Amino acid sequence: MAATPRGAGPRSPQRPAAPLMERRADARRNIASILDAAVLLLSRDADASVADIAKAAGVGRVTLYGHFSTRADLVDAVLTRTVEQADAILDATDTAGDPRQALTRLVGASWQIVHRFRSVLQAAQRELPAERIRAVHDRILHRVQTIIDRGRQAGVFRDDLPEEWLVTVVFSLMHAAAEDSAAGALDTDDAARIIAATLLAALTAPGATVPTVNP
Amino acid sequence: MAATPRGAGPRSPQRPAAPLMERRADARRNIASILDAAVLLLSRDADASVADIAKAAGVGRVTLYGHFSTRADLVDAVLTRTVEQADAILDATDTAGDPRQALTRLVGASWQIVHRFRSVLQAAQRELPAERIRAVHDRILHRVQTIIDRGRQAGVFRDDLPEEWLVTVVFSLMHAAAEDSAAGALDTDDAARIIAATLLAALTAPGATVPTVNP
DNA sequence: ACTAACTTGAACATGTCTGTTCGGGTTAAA
DNA sequence: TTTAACCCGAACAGACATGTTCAAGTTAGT
Repeated sequence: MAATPRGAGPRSPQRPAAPLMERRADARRNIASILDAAVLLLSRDADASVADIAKAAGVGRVTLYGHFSTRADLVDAVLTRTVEQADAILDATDTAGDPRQALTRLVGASWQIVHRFRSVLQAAQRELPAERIRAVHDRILHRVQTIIDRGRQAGVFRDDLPEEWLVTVVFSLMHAAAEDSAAGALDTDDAARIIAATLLAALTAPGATVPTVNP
Repeated sequence: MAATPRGAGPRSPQRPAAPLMERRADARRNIASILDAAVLLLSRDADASVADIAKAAGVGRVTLYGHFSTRADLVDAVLTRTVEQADAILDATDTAGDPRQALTRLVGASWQIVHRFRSVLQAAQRELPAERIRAVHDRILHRVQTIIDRGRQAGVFRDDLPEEWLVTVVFSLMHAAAEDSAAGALDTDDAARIIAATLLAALTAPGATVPTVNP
């Protein structure tokens, strides 16, 4: 796919003073093609080979290695771009107001992404150090954490379990739902509601009454 | 590990002058060694090679292939044995009485196993068809399902979400906890309590009051 | 002693991946 | 036109994994 014509492309940002505009445009297009193809193939098979990815990108394997000097580099770039996209979407999500509703909205916005890129994350988990994955997810983790925090202070979320664990629960259920959905065991369109309903109950303090979900 | 001293001896240690029973006893012992070693290595690295497993078992690679004609065969055997062990433990767990307490007991009994064999399951998931894994887990899945069912009929568990999903939630949280625990983000000894507390809340019907956990 | 069951290391056949090198293109700027 | 930045396919190097074959043990039962 993609398949820019033959030949040339330009390059690096370090062409400052003397020369003029870079002919980098081609390279940029190729990089984009490669990342697109990588997402596509890794989504279907976390073990897709670099050769297959290059072919799918309509690019020579050598060219690919020119941009990503190792397979891990490539996977890292794919993960980073994906997470950034997700983060951008989440930026547009209102997380103010009632923490329970904020969480529900956040789940709604995240679900499509998690569902779609499930397998990419799997590939990353196999190939990249856990610490790196954590780092890439940092902003997103923090977002969830903030909501939970607010909910606890407002007394609507439970305070009797480690906050880290509650964050884990949120991510864990999202990914479990994605797996189930991919396996056909869960209705994709209904998943966000189901996840939110489960999470709200799970995060409610013992002794309190579980809120009903408003679809 | 294990490993009879290398020297020349193909056989195992001493064996009592047996009746006319076959000397398959050796083979059986080797199989056990192989499975033990496989569990050990796969627990540390889901990609451990057959050669490494044979070496760790103190057995020739050829011998291993004599018993498990393919890597998938071996992984399957490991998974099956592990699940059977887990099932045996669960058999000894009382699942009668209040479904909430039954679930709590079941989590308590399962936790150690899940925690310990986390990585083995990961290896299986990579190597075996999902359908096979499902089949192997059938009895265990059914056990959880039964408790949830009882809880719903008794009106203590929620009835507004698919039962399949609730089962997923149970397994998902157990495995998420195992990951966190392995990563040092969750106190292993406290995990069972935390999981149970989370699950009880998650399974409680909207409008009802979340039960407190009794440790 | 003979045999059958069981093991073994070595070596081979195959396959697949990653990463590199090489010689030869294409394009756009200078 | 020359040249720099970029691209290509082909082919190689090295690694490592899975299975198989082989010729040569070892041992317990008969």
